[in-house]
Amino acid sequence: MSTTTSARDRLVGAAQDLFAAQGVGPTSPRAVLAASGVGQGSLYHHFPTKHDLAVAAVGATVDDALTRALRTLGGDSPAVERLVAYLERPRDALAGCKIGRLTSDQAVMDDDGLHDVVTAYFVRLLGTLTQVLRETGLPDDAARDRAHAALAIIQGGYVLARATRDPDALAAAVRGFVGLLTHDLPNQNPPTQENNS
Amino acid sequence: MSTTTSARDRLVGAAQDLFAAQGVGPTSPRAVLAASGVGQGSLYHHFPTKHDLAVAAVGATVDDALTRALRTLGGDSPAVERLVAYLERPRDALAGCKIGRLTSDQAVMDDDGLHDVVTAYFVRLLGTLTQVLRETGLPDDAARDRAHAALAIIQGGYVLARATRDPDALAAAVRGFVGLLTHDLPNQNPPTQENNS
DNA sequence: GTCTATAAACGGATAGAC
DNA sequence: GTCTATCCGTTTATAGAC
Repeated sequence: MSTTTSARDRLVGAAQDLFAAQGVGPTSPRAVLAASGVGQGSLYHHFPTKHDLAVAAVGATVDDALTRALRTLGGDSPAVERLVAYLERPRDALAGCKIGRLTSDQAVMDDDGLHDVVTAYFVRLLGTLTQVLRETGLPDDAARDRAHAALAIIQGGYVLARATRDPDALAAAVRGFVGLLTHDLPNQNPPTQENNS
Repeated sequence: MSTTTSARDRLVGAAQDLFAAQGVGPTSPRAVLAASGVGQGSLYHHFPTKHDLAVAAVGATVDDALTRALRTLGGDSPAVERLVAYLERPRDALAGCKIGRLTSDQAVMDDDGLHDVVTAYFVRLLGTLTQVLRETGLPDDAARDRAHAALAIIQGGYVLARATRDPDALAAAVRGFVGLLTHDLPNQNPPTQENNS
């Protein structure tokens, strides 16, 4: 933890912000330069091509997101509670998922190295969700399908929110899904009182 | 219905194909020209700006998709059957939703006219799904939430399929959701008799 | 390691002949 | 209405001084 941030770190941070706001393809190295405040040559010293910068920035974003998700999905509370906590976590719906959005980013999908980083994020998350759902007593196949459904609710909720410009669209999708989920598994401690994020 | 296709129609068709394959932003007017086979001047005669071409092409794609969706969701069969038929319709998962993908397309989101076309598609679809779910006897709010969940499953399933490069990821999400849905409503055609759209 | 200056290609759009 | 030729800004990347 140095107080002075290296040119490299500032470049990665600026790239993360710009990628989140407008995607990888539409973000030019020049824009990253301007946002980071470093000089032209420094960028190409640390990251010879845009690909190299993108891998570093997307990788950092994936690490952050995965860390937070696994923390929510781990812990001692009942499996269904952890799943619902993950689903109901506060999210900036209108901004979209920083990582899910990259599946429509041609610059990412056309770059195997970048695509692999995105793939790893979702594979890991689906595996963890499947584990959590197996704890509820579901057979393997059903747990896997339901894990896909849960993650699709989040990703699709983001799409609906952005499409309709309605931040509540994601929350509505989650409510609809959690309603089915908890009605399907009515045995926990139903109307829970401790409902923080 | 002329056998010869007008330059305008060929331009719109080529734009629809390219937009579906790589998005609006990354598709240059020059690429549309090349794919359509018409000359430079013809494009700018019919569509003075890229915006004009995009509105025409995205509008045509939305019309097509809406027509097919409403046909599946209409009809005489029980509401739940129509909903499941919509969810399970064959889809090219790895290609992504031609319209949903546009919510990550900066060129679309930054263009109010284009964004409105995308918004209209989802608002219309959500409204229709809500109607169908109301036929199952659900109260208004619950029907609306469940409609959001259903559409999020499709849109999120596309995202998962593209992210993991697994065409079955969309199908898995649908299976997981339909499993919850049909278990929640084991009584197929109980309350309503007058179930038109 | 960091900077300024510049190159080569592509983007969107226009001019004007036919 | 359709065509060819061209303009100008931006993008990605390189060169070479400090």
